[in-house]
Amino acid sequence: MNNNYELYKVFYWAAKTGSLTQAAKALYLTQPSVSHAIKQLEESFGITLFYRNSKGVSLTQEGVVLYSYIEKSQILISLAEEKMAALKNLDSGELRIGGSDSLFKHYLLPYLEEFHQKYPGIKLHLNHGTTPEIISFLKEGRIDLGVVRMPIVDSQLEVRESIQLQDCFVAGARYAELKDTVLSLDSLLEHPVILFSRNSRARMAITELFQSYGYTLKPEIEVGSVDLLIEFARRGLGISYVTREFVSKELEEGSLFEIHLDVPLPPSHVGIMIMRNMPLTNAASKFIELVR
Amino acid sequence: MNNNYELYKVFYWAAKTGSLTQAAKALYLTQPSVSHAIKQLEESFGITLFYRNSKGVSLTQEGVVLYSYIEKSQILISLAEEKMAALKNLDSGELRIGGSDSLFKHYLLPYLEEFHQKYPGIKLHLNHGTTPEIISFLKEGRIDLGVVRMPIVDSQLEVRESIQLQDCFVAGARYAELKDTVLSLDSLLEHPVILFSRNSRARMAITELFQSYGYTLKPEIEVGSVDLLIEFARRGLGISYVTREFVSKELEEGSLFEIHLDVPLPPSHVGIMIMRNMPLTNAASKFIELVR
DNA sequence: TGTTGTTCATAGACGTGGTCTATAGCTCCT
DNA sequence: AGGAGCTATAGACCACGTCTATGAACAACA
Repeated sequence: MNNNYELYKVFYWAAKTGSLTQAAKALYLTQPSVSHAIKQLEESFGITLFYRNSKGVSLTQEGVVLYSYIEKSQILISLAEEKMAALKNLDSGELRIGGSDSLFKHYLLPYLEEFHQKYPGIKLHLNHGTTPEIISFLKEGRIDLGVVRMPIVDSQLEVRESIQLQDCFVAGARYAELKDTVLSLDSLLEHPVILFSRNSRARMAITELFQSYGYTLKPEIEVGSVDLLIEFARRGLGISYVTREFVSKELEEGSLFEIHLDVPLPPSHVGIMIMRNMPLTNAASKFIELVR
Repeated sequence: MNNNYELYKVFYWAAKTGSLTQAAKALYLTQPSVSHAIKQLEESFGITLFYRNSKGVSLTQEGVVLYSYIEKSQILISLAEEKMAALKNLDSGELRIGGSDSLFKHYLLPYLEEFHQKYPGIKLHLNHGTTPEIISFLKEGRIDLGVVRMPIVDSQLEVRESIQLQDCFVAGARYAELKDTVLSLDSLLEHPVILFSRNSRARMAITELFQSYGYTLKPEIEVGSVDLLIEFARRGLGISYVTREFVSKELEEGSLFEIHLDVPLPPSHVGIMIMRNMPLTNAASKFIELVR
């Protein structure tokens, strides 16, 4: 017994409709094809499955037994096909993104909103972590894509730059006297500096910059989140090094102002990172398309 | 989406083994065929189902979803195929027979025993009833075959004679004086006669016989079962009209003796009755073969 | 009792598509 | 560098699934 499973589909419809002719219509086949298929199935089992009469067909005892299994099987396949169609047109599924809190909040949020509105059936899973954590999530297959600061050098990954950000120093009213001046690096160091506590890419970049000019950047305060970085600067606890785009609201309303330096600060690039040579889910590729 | 269900079988094995090569072996195909099949499935859904790597394949997120349905479906089909094989070689199934109590007990019992011993997996359903009841059971499909007294005239039925029986009058010790005599019909009527109460074929036949000779056979006692017919005769309540083969034990041990008449009594034929032009279950045809 | 309209079964022809072989490309391991 | 896995691709072939045409059986109905 090594049947073509296609025969079960024919059997299912013949049993369900009680008519080979009807089954043929349902399957877009001709009646002789169905007749032939049923005969094949019967011969393969050595068991008669249907009584044939002039009004159609009806299941024999054994046919009923077979049907009890095949019906469930066919229904599962139908459900599977419906599910796949739903996944295909993004009525269903999930999208798992890795990134830092601040990037989610200040960069991805509008895209996530738009995506969720457009495809409400897709469940969003946001995993935050540091860049190395995100990379390992990706390699373990726990997320579909990661959003991190560039550069990333990893031959297993494919990274596309998505937006360029500019980090800068900002301060609040307490340092108003610095507002319209241009500071040198060493004069900046006369004031307390607030940096992100974790070894972020941005912190490494600015530390290196100071070093390349022969200075050492030692923060007065280290904080664990971008929000605190902003809040501390507003309250006048020091000068924070933040991403300009993430404080645009505060800059506009004047609760923070940017401190201009006499040297250019390095730009920072955000990249969308996926596994190289691994197929993306439809949801993931749609999301990336949206962000670009 | 109008897939060949055969593709799901390939998908199932590829997912299960995590290798197209292994799946190919399991399905007695070549690896390129499996590769091609999976590709077809993926294209039909517009969804990538597997990650390919140098050690084999693994399911994508969507592939896992599909597998959760298809696995169950395939297992059901396997169970169905096993079940059909069991039905085929009579390891499983049921045999539904209609007939009278007395035929079951005195005629079919040894065959039923033998059949049950040979095929212990087949459930036996014995439905007793009168001949018309048995016929309607058969037409309703509630039994596979009926065992009844002939003749049966019904174009929908096919009846095969299986054994010839002889009805006769028997009496117990009380009527010992009749033992070695030959009675005429009218002298028999001088004694109380015990008949089967229901309008059985045997009763009709003997009544007609008396009528054809100008006598009227009126039973002194009517009883509802063949066992009672025998028991009443043994206790000397009268002369019972029974099937000789059903009282062979009593005749041998001498608790009953046959009354010889000067006219021949009509023989009675037992037939096995099935629906004409309806396929039999394997169990039913095996049983009929056994009885013949 | 023939007629008509169903049903399923059978025969034979056709052509698609599933399967094969051969080969390439890739990764990992020795 | 070579070998041993794995999957992908290309191209050829032929089996088999599907078709059309027809037959046979049966039911309903005039």
